This record gives sequence, C-alpha cells and structure tokens, in this order.
Amino acid sequence: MTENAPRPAAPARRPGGRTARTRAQVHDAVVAQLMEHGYDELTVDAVAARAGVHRTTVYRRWRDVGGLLADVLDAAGDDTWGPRDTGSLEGDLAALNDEVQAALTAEPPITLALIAASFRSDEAAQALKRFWGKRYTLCEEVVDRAVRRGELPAGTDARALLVAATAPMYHQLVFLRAVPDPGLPGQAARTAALAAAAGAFTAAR
Amino acid sequence: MTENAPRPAAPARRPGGRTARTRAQVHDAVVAQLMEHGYDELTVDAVAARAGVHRTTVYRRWRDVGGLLADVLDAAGDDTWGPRDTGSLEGDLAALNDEVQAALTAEPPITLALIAASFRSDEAAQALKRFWGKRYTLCEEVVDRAVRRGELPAGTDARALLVAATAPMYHQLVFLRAVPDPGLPGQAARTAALAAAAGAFTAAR
Amino acid sequence: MTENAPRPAAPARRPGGRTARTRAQVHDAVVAQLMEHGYDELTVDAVAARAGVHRTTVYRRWRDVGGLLADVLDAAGDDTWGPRDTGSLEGDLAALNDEVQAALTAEPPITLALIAASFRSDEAAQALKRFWGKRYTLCEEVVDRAVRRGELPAGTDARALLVAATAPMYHQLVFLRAVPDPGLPGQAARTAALAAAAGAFTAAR
Amino acid sequence: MTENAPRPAAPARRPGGRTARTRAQVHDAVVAQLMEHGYDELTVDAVAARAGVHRTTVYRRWRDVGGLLADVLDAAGDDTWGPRDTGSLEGDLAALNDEVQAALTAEPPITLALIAASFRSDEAAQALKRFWGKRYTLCEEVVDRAVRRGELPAGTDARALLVAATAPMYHQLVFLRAVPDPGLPGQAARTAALAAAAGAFTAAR
DNA sequence: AGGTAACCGAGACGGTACGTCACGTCTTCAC
DNA sequence: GTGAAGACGTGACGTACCGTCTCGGTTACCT
Repeated sequence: MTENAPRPAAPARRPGGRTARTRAQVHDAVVAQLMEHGYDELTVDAVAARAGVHRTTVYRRWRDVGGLLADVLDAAGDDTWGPRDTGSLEGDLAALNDEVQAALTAEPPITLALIAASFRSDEAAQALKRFWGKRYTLCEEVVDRAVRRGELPAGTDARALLVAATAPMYHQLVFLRAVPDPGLPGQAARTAALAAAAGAFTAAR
Repeated sequence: MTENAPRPAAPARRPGGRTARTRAQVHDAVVAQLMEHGYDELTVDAVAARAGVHRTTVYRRWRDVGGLLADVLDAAGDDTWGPRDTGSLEGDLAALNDEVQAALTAEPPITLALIAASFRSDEAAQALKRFWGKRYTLCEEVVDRAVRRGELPAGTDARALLVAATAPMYHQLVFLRAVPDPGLPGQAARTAALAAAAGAFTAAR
Repeated sequence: MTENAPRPAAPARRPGGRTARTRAQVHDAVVAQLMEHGYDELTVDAVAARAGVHRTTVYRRWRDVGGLLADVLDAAGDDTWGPRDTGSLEGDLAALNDEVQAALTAEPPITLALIAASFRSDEAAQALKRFWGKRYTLCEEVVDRAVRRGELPAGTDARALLVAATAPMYHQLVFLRAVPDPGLPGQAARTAALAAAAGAFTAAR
Repeated sequence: MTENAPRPAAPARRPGGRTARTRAQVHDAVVAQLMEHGYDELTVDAVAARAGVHRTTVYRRWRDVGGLLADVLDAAGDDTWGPRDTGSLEGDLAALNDEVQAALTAEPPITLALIAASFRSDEAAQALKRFWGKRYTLCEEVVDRAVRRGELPAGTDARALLVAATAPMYHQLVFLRAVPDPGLPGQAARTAALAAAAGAFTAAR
C-alpha cells in the first residue's frame, strides 16, 4: 500500500513518452491527494490540477474517481511484499497483525481512505478485492510453513485461519473505531494459532 | 437495525405536535430512501421531498446527511433486541453470527448502506459506534451465561471473545466481498468458543 | 432593438428584490456581450461572468442562450417605437427603410447578431418572430394613413405591401452581404409605392 | 446542391488517387449529415466518421466546418441550372419564385441549413455569396428576354428587379418564419413585373 | 525501379463550453 | 416577526467538440 518511493530521479521526463508520463503524474497525484485530504476531497478536478494535467484527460483515461483508485490499487499490488518468517505460526501471525495495525493507524490514514473509497465506487471495490486476494494468497505461505514445521495438521484451511487471525484487527480499528490496543495484534494471533492447533480449521468445513 | 415495524395506524397524525410529526416523517423518509436507493442517493433534497417537508427544515434540524443517519441509528438502538439463549456458548455465538450474516446479506442491503455511510460522515460514524457499543454490551450476557454454566473460566474478556467470533463475518462479507458461506457463522462460532475454552481470552491482556 | 438607455441611476440596487436585480444584470450583460463580441461568443459562461452572477443561476432561469436572447428580444419589443409620418406613402416607406438600413449596418452589428442567433435557437427564433410581428403591425399605420389620404385603394394588404417594401433591404444586406447602397431604401420604397398604387396589393390575393 | 449521383462505378479507386477519393467521400458525408441532422450537428467529428476518414485528415484539408461547407457550396454552383422560359416576364419570375419556395420548404431543409451555416462561418458566408451571385447572374437572362420581347424598357436594372421579385419569398419564409403561402410566389412576381413595367428599375439608380 | 515527399490513420492531449446535480446560505414575502 | 418557499453562490460532475500534436505507415509521383 506504500507507494511514493522517491522516484528514481527524473521527475520531469519519464521514459515511455507523454502518455506514460501523464499516467505516472496522475498516479502520484492521486496518492498525494489521498494522503493529504482523504477520500472526500479526492475529486477528479483536484487530481487533475495536482497532476498538472487537464480534467478531460483524466476523464478520458480513468473515467471517474473509482477508476483512479483502481489503477492505484492495482499498482500497489504489484510490489514484492511477502510475509516475514519468525519461526513460529503465532509469531508470523503476530508480525502480520503488527503490519496491519501499523497500516491502519498510520498518519495520514491512506489505508483507511482506500477502504472508505471502496464503499463508493464499485471499480475501487473490485480493485481492493483483488489487492486483498493477492495478499491473502501470499500469506498462505505462513500456514504452509507451520504445516511443514508440524505445528499444524495438514489440510488446514489457510484462508480461514488467516481471516480469523486478522479480522479482529480490522473490526476493532475500522468498524468499531476503537483506539488502537498494542496488545491486540498479539492476542488475535495467539487466539487463532491456538484454535488452529486444536484443529478448528481442518476438515470440518 | 430493523426499523419499519408496522406503524400503529395513524400515519398522518402522531402525538407530539408538528415538530414530532415532522421528525417521524423525516425518519421514515430516510429509511425508505436508504432501502430503495442506497446511500448514494440519500440526499437531503430527496429526503425532504419524500417526507413532504421543506429542504430548509431538514437543514435546520439535522444539518446534513450525517445528522439524518445519526438520528436514525440512535433510534434503531432503542429497540429491545437481545441475544438468544441456545444453551451453549457455541450455539449462542452461532445464533449471533447467523443474525449478522442475515443482516449483511439482506436485500435491500440497508446494513451495508449504513456501514458505507459511516465512512462518509463523522456524525454517522459516531452513531454507528454507539449502536455497536450497545449491541456488544448486550451480547456480553452470552459470555456471562457461559461462565455461569462453567463453560468458560471467570475473568474471560467478553468483548474480545465476541469480536473474535463475529469479526470474520464482517471481514468476509464487507471487506473481502466474498460470497456468503452458509458454514461460516458456525465455523467462526466454533473457533471462538474453542479458543475461549482454552483460555485465550483470560487474564493475559 | 435599442436597449442601453443609461439606466436611471441606481445600478447597484433596483427595486423588486434580488431576483429582479439579477435579471436586469443578466439582461445588460447579454446585450453588452452581443455588442462587443457578437453571437459566437455569447456563451452562458461569458454572460454569467459579465453579469456577476453564477453560471448555474443563468441555467436555472434561462435554460440556455436561446432563452437569454428571447428574454432580451421580448424586452426590446416593449418600447414605444412607431413609424414616422412624412406625409406620403413613399416617404413613410423610405423612412422605414432608412431605419432598417441603419440598424443593419450599425456598428457593432447587434441586429445582425440577433438575426444570426435566431438560426441557432428555436426560442430566439420565436422571440424574433414575435418582435417582428409587433413591428409590422405597428407599421400598418403607415398604410392606413395612405388609404385615408386617398393614395391607396381601401382593401390594400398592408402586410404584403410592407414586406415588399422592406424585404429587399434585408435581402441585400443580410443574405447577399452586399455593400450598403444609399439609394436602396428610397428605391425599394418607390417600387413598392408604385406597385401599391397600381393595385398590386389589393383584392387579388 | 445535388448530391449522390450514382458515382461512375469504381468505388474503390477514382482517378486522381486517394486524395480525390477522400475529398469525394467527405463531400458526400457533409451533404448527408446536413440533410439528416441539420447544421447544428454538422461537426467535424461526425463528418469524418461518416466519410470513413480520420478526423485529422479533415482538419488538415478543410480546417473547419466552414471550409467543408464552402467546398460543398462551390461544388453546388458548378451545375447547369438556368431559369425556365415561360414566355412572359411575370411567368418567368413566378417560376423562379416557385423554385425558391420549393427549396425553402423542402424537407429536409437543406437550403435553410446552408443559410443558417452562413451566419456562423465567414468562409461559408463567402461561398454562399458566390453561389447566389452566380444564380442571380444567370437569372439576368430573364430580364434580357423581357427587354427583347418589349415587355421592359432597355436599361432596366436586372439585379434590382430580380431582388425585388424574390426578396419577399426569403423574407416571409426565412426571416418571418411565416407558413408558406401558395399565392406568394405569384403575387411577388406580379408586383415586381408591374413595378418594372412602370419603369421602377430604370435609369434612376 | 526506387526514393522521396505528401498524405493519411491513429490516438492522446489541452482547452472551452455545455448542462446537471447537490449542497448549504440568504433573501423575500406572506401570514 | 418569523418561518416557509425559493433564489442564489459554489463546486463538482461527466460530456461533446474543438483544434493541435506526434507518431508511424502508405501512397503517389518523379526522377
């Protein structure tokens, strides 16, 4: 979800011609606008102005705010993220949850803004779904490792386990708007690991 | 979250004078509009027209769409809802989850509309937070019963347990936009109950 | 078609409230814009800016450029114009034609602009038709006088005579874009008077 | 003003190469568009699409809509039209007026569309002036014949006579938007002939 | 026959204007 | 004098055409 790595150098002229340059400018503008003002002020006009591009150009290529977000989200999914390996299932899950908590409480709240956005644009919602689908698939590695280590029975439903571990984070921070609890990531990880070890995510289904 | 109980009869004249009548008309209009067209078309103009009240009146009393929603949500929290008693912790949790799944997949998706709304209006967000706070507090009864039955150790963190049980529902249906899985309510309930019985929600913290 | 009589005094606050004031401002702006830049630059945006009024206000009240023009034309028809009395039919017609020639060759060419406008907006076309209808009706006085003087037989078709007298002016100056010919008004008047005296506009039909 | 004469055969390759073929395609498209949708929808884009030619090509060769019209009008002037000979001045003029009335009331109103166009594009206006200049010059034959027949004195101003005869047609149908009057062509012809016979178009000037 | 200059297709872009919608404020007028 | 009705300012939306530009690929014509 991080994006704005300080672009390699040449901010004014990127390879690939005007079209590619325009796209990059708009991308950056979307992210910047989102970070500074949140989703509510993410208007096409503002993005266009910020990108130094004409309104109509944005409409032509991205159609609406949803299109802009989808583009950004898809680009965000193209990174090289992967789950850390701490040596134990609970540790891995806790590490994941720490990342989630960090993302959700970051300032400016870009992740929250994207979530909010997904409720207003079907296109953005689809993109977010794709993004999370990718992430959860990458995370299945965590479960595989645990199985290999013998911590979990084979046949464990990786996705269900991951959801059980991470869902409370989102629930508390996004739905319930609770103040961040530093113990929560660990607690949720422990709960899920414990249930998993007891076979809660096996077979049944 | 249910609302439209078949109003006692007299739709035209309620006790409390014009002010109260106006408020009720607007209330009804908000809910009706929300159900028919979703949040995106919940505009002050539409509500006012539907309620047969002048735009200005709505602005005066509710200020904006957020105010309208907050009012409706607070009213929705004034009902007599309570968790069912099935005789076992897992059963109680599963019953809760069934209700949640039903609410989230109902057509028209009024619950989803309210959640979406909460991302666009602080006032609605606060109201939703109040609403959920009330609900979770009522649900703590479920945990108390389990403790009394000896299913759970005393000192179990009721709120954490409830969140663990219900969060996966919201996560799958709202965040991940997954298709509803009829087995999920039961599975999530079982997982949480299992972890709770193992003491995952005790002491620690 | 004359308009910009130096408004009585108070340009800032007219009787009749904001609405009337707005209307007057827009009126003036339309005429000014038409005179300065012609019909092609008579855009809603420009008029609104010039009138110190917001775009949407203009759209609300006048719908489009045609509505603006119609309004102005109708206002222009409310003046106290009347044909001069020179003592003879030919003289009256020549005086009329002189006025026409003057209007069509005036600088800035506001009359031409209005004619041009009538080709682009049905509403303006209707207004122009109304305006000319009024004028021609007023001009029938000229024929009545000639009949009373015994210059013309009773039963002369006033409208046909007037058209025959004035049409060549418009044809030359508007359709054929000929350079103005100082003799034309008189010549056209003489031709029509001559034909009329010979009974060309009586009975027959 | 003629249009889709069944082109000689070879639709794929005309003499003169692609350039000439392109020009013909565009020509036809302009006329077709004008007839179907009138001037207001005569856009470069529509013409290009209709002609199966790229927008850019049209801009390169014709610059704008005015250029397209000028081209078409000039082509329309290259036909073999000539006034009919009915044997009398009044008859000739009436025949002319009948043609005018027919053209102005034809459906689709292509002539009116061209007139309207001339008010919006200087280039089209010049072309229309050329077109009418040609026509009126051809019509002077009518006057010559009348002189030869002894109906008119020599030295009659042919152009002025013709204008006097035809102008009322345009005035009624184009300016005043009156409903077509079947008697008008004859009446206008008679009036002009009468005045001419009385010497209204001689010498003076 | 081959090379070159003119022409064309393709598509993005900046730009102006359109007409609409909803918001929230402010003014007027009638009660 | 107050409050409902309605006009207004404001900002954004999404669209249509305009006219320009840059490519790259044909085509026509001329040597």
